[in-house]
Amino acid sequence: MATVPRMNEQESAAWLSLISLLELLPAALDAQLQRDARLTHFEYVLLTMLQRAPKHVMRMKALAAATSSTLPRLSHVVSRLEGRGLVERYPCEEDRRATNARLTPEGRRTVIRATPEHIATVRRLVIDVVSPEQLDQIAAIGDAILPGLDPERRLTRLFDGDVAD
Amino acid sequence: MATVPRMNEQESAAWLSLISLLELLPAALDAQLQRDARLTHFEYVLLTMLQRAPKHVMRMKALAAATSSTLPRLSHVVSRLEGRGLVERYPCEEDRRATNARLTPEGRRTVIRATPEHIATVRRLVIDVVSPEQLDQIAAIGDAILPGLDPERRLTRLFDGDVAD
DNA sequence: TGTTTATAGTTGTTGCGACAACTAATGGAG
DNA sequence: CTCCATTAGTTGTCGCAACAACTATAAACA
Repeated sequence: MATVPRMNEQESAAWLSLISLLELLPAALDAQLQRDARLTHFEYVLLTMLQRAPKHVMRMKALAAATSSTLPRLSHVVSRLEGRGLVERYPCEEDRRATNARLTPEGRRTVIRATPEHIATVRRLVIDVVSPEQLDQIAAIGDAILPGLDPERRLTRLFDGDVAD
Repeated sequence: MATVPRMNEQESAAWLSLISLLELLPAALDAQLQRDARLTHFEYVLLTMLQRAPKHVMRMKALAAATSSTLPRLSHVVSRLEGRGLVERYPCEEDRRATNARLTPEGRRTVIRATPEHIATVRRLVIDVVSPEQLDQIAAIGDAILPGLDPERRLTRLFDGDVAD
């Protein structure tokens, strides 16, 4: 490996900001959702994806892609949500290897009830404290970094309509 | 609670970028450090803080602040690192409630050996894929968001010289 | 000085995520 | 048609983080 130059002031400042955000923001989001809806942030995103999908159904595979997670992780999380009656699983007709995950009415109520307070938190912690220009900058920075983190391009096709059933 | 307006396109795009980064970047950093040095990102940051401190010693309290963590978490992590011979603990003389954590020579070797590959990864994943202007933007965005996440201002005084012993 | 309150740290329990191993069904290649 | 590789998903184990409960020392106060 060739020698890697140390970071300069500008780079260090940016990197420190970024890892601090990485450490603190997820904790803040999880804390609010846990308190108000007994959900992790990941569970909230998962339920939201199902809520937006046609008929509130997605294949596990598509749901894993949409939430940028692995199938093992998703399977465990869905098992827990199923135990709480928020999601139900049933085998997919067209491909009998596949499983569909569907939001139950109770699950819909949960996500609908949790959303306002969550959005308020996101606004309070992030959106309201940065300028509109900075919002665009965040999106652009994400567009620059994410492709390199996401070799299989899972997140990037979130809304390209790969739905199940 | 007053009604919270839904997010517009601009806000959603920024928010999606941000939570995607929050999900994927830590995993990528942990994976590299785990593979090359059997360290979590948190452990690497911790060792680096000790490495930079005078005499490679800090009080647990100061180390918790510097790594933006809680004392319980830190205590567990230091216990593990101590078991691997990378850190040692000893009671603080001036305040017998306190404990000092000191980097061992082996710990110093570990962090020194891990750093080049880690910096290379940070460059490859983040620094090299954004523009210099975007680096400044990241720092500015962090400055805007972090104070609201960090009520006790732990991170912000990382280098204000609150060292131990 | 004796009592209370605050500070510093450790430990135990619980829950989630990562990884590996496994089952089951599909799609090709011969 | 059969065999094999691939795909979809589940399950078990292990490691780490969060939270609560606890100990011990120091500081505040009366």
